[in-house]
Amino acid sequence: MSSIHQHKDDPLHSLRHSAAHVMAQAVLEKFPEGKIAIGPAIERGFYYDFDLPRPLTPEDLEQIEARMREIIAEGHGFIYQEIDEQEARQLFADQPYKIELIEDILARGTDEYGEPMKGPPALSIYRHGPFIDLCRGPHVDNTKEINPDAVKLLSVAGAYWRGDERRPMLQRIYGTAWKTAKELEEFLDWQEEVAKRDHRRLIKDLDLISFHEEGGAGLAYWHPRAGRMRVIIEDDWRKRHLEGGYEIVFTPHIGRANLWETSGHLDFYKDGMYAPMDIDGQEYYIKPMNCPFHIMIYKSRLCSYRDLPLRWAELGTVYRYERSGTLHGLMRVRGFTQDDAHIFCTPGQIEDEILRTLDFSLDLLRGYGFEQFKIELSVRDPNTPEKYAGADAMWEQAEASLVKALEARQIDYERMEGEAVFYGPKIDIKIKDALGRAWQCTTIQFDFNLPERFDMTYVGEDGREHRPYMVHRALLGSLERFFGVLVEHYGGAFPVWLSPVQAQIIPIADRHLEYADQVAQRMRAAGLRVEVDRSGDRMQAKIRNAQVNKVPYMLVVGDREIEAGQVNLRRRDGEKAGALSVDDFIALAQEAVAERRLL
RNA sequence: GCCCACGUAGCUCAGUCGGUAGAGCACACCCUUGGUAAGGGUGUGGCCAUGGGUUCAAAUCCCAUCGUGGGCUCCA
Repeated sequence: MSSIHQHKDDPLHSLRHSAAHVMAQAVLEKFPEGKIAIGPAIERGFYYDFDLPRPLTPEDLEQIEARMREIIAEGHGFIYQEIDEQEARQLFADQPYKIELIEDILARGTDEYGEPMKGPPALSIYRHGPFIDLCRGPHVDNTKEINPDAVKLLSVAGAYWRGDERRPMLQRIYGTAWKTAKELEEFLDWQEEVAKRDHRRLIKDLDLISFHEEGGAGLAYWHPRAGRMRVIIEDDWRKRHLEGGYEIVFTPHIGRANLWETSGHLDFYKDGMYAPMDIDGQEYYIKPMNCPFHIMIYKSRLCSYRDLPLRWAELGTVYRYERSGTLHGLMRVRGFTQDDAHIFCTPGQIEDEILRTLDFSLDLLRGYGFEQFKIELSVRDPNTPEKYAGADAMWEQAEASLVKALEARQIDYERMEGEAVFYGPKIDIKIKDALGRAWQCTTIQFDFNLPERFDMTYVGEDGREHRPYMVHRALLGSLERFFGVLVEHYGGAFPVWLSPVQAQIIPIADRHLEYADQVAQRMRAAGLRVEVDRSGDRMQAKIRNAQVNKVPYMLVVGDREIEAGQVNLRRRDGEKAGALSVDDFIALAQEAVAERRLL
């Protein structure tokens, strides 16, 4: 996970951090008995956590924001001062959270956000006007440098002290600050655009996917239109996997407890699994992962090195318990289908397989119009090698193969020290959408744990048994989440090849219906997804409806078109291409599909 | 799970101090037969999330549950 804390050298950082201090001052004036916790600058703003006698209301925020503008106008300088422990304890005697931070800084050399500090522990404060905060800075020189027209408080949320659910729940005020009012305006516009593209809104408006209170939280229902899209995505996925040297497998949704005992899931992942069901006196669990099943297939016969590599893929539907507060539309659900695969290979094949998987994944994702990626290489924490399964040599080889693949393709990546899971290093690929937001999709991870636990072997050239390498990978991640990302990326206006309805035929009057049906039939025979608007609406309303549904092509047919055997094309982007023959339209649409164009 | 907020017709929402409900869209029917983003009329539709409680009286107040949202946390 990338740090939400903004880089300290960003010029906006000190501005926002200073705004957080000003906000804290305003809050403490309103609630003199309030306790302050921490208040950093974040990616697009800042926040500060408080322990207050009562919940904050939107009106409180308005008042606090107004007071902030006054404080800014008062023009206080930010004054830095290093202090010793005794002074610190005295200054913050009635601020227990600050005292805890002071103790941590001195004891562990971590800063106020729990991150290790460079150099010897040192305590410093920043003071502006009457407000003093334990703080390393940096800050602007004077509150006047904060533009009062470019600051806005956004929301209040609960947040545990130090992110620990056993600690007190604090109130966090989020705000944003920019250099100019124009930048603030742009940020607010951006937020509005984000809201407009919210997949939770669009899957409802476009009749794609629903959730049901009666059916249970976090469980998605795919409607026919989304079903069409999913079939296209799955067919494309299968085709590419078969071309890419994968075999497709299918495995059960439930498995006996001993399977999950062997895999270690019941030891390490039980909280994520649903309660077992009793079948003939045996406990069965619904699967949270597909791996043990693929391993069962592997173990169903003796495997020779000549058989390797094996690449087995499955659109495997899994169910995981996610805490209620974490559910979020399609992005975080309790039941989802992974485009999962496991690669079993010899140590000598690892490099090839990793490179191949990386290429395969990027190619697949590019097919959906994603061009920008954020790639993370997660490796072990070198300080705690005992926390990891698998021999050092394997970790080193695995990591080398991942690095080599990334470098072979000259891909920029971020090395995440200590972010590897205990069973192996991994590469994660996040795709960047049209609004620049990164979404986790692909994960390619080594697994040094399961081959051991299941005692997987293959017979080598030497006639002896060897342990295969196992790589677990999901490229789209979960179909549910990927679908949600697609909806947000395109704002519901999908490229033609994905659009549930590619062309809407709009008869001007009822007497044109027969021709509309004929035309639709020809188009369907050519493989296009076409609907005829048979409502009693006027043409204008029919166009509007198609437009609102983001149908790529609208084909108006009336007397003139019937006469000429044509359709009159209007595109979703408002371009009126005019009349053309049915065959010409079919060719045009087929080309857009083949090239995966937007229109 | 936790803090805060919210849940009224299929959808988006209104509903004052407690006196058992409204609009627009959608849908149905009728009129309109049209030329590139909403033609007109009539009508159907609500156990006010669910279950308790307070009250003469609850959409409205209280409690619990379910669901949703903003976050925290988690996501081997």
